[in-house]
Amino acid sequence: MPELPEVANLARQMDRELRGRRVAEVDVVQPRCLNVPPEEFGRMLAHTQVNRVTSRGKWIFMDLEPGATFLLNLGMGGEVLFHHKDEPLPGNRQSAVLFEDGGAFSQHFCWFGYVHAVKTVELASHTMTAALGLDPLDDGEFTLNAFEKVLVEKKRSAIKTVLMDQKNIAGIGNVYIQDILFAAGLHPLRKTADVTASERRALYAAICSQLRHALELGGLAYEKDLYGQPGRFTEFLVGYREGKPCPTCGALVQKIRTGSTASFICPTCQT
Amino acid sequence: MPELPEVANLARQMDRELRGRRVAEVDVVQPRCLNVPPEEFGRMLAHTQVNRVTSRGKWIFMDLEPGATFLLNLGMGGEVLFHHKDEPLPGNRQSAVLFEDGGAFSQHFCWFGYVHAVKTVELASHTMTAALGLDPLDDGEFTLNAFEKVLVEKKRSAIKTVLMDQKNIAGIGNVYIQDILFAAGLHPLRKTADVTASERRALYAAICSQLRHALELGGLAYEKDLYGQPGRFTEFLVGYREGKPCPTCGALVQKIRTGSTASFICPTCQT
DNA sequence: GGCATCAACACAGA
DNA sequence: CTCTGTGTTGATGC
Repeated sequence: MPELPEVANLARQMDRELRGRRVAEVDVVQPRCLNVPPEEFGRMLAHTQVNRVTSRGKWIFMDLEPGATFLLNLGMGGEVLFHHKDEPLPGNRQSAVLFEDGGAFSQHFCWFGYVHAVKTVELASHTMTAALGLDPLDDGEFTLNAFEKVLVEKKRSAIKTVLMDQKNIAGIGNVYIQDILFAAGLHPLRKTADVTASERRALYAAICSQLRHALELGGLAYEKDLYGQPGRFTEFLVGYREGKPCPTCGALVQKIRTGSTASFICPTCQT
Repeated sequence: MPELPEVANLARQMDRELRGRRVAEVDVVQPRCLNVPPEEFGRMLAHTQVNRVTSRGKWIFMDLEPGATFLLNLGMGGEVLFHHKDEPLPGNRQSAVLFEDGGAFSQHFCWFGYVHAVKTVELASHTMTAALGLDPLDDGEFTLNAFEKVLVEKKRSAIKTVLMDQKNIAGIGNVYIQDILFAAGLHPLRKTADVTASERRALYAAICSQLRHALELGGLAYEKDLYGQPGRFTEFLVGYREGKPCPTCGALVQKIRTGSTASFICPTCQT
């Protein structure tokens, strides 16, 4: 379940590793995760060259010359691995992209992911990525002002729902949301309209710092990067620490159901 | 708040009283309840002749030759009154239809109603009436079979919600629903999927008998018919009898909130 | 309390 | 615990 830090880290590694390489062919093992038939998918990508690799939220964008974009969403428990020339590809892959120089990368997910190809001129009509909300890593876009505007628009919903909706802010999933809400002192079911101005600022700061901190550490320790190496982010404040003491007050962390997702909260610090 | 019995009674009286009369002109006092501009409304109805007047659910249909249909929904607290030649029209009317022979009828509602005119060939595209569900007065249409089919389709909703949705069954409002549910022994919030076969039959019978009985009595005592006469239906079983004894077990009737509507129930007989 | 519209939520499916 | 589509509920306005 990679979220923004893992995905952004992968995209940066892919950008460094793959930029300039030419695609020889694509190897599609499971066509159902594509947006077009496998033949068309192959035609769109074959003999293109990697211009750059970026990310937005949980999506990776590989811009290819001339005029194609490769889009990747790792769904739950997905990974991308780089392979040097002559290294075997993992057998559990859904697909792989092979380069003319012999390098390759494969992608795999346990559950539901997307491997899409679109003409770059039609990127704006790719609904799954076109509707993505603010990018917390983009200082120019994710300002306190823009963030507060989202909160006003969605004031009727619970704050956790708002933050996890990719159309509002792109990249927060059920892992990082836990400590973000804790750091801001907010209960996940707090009505967004009832979040005070100082809480909004604390929340904004928590989103920025939590995600950036995890990105600096290369993401979660139980996720792998492009080279199969685990991240170094290990210490949650309350996330997935049911029954352990709150780092602030010592009360025991509770696991509760919030709508259809689970939340880990400190019952005294988060209201 | 006229529901099916009052509306059906009005339509029958209008059919007897107005059939064959020719419209001289329409008098629109409040244009906002029309579906077209007043001028067009007048043009569509002027010089037409009443063919027949019918009803479906809470809507009255006046079929006019050649090719127009006058549609009336009394909303909440509405009424239709007939006026003989030279009688004054009530000052609180939203509109009136004047006949060439000097007769007229006026309509009035306290809150939101609809006075629409459509070409009869376009009646099927009048969305508010085209989507109406089963007519409980139509034996050929409102069969036990058709009723149970609705309950299966809407099994996820509370039974009261299903019965009051005009798209399922046309004509039941928050007045008659009370005794219908009581007669079937059903709590308004019972999930439709959990209504047993014998309860479904009891409910079907309750709908038919309650509405027909009220219609035979000319509707509710606090509603007026085409001639300003009140109906003779006075005795609710539990409806609007908060704090009074249940006619079956003597327990006190409770008024509860069910979603956004109020319900009157016997706490022991309705489960 | 009538009806339409929209937003929010729940659930199933891929 | 990802993302979409469907259906149901709730708030609002006429």
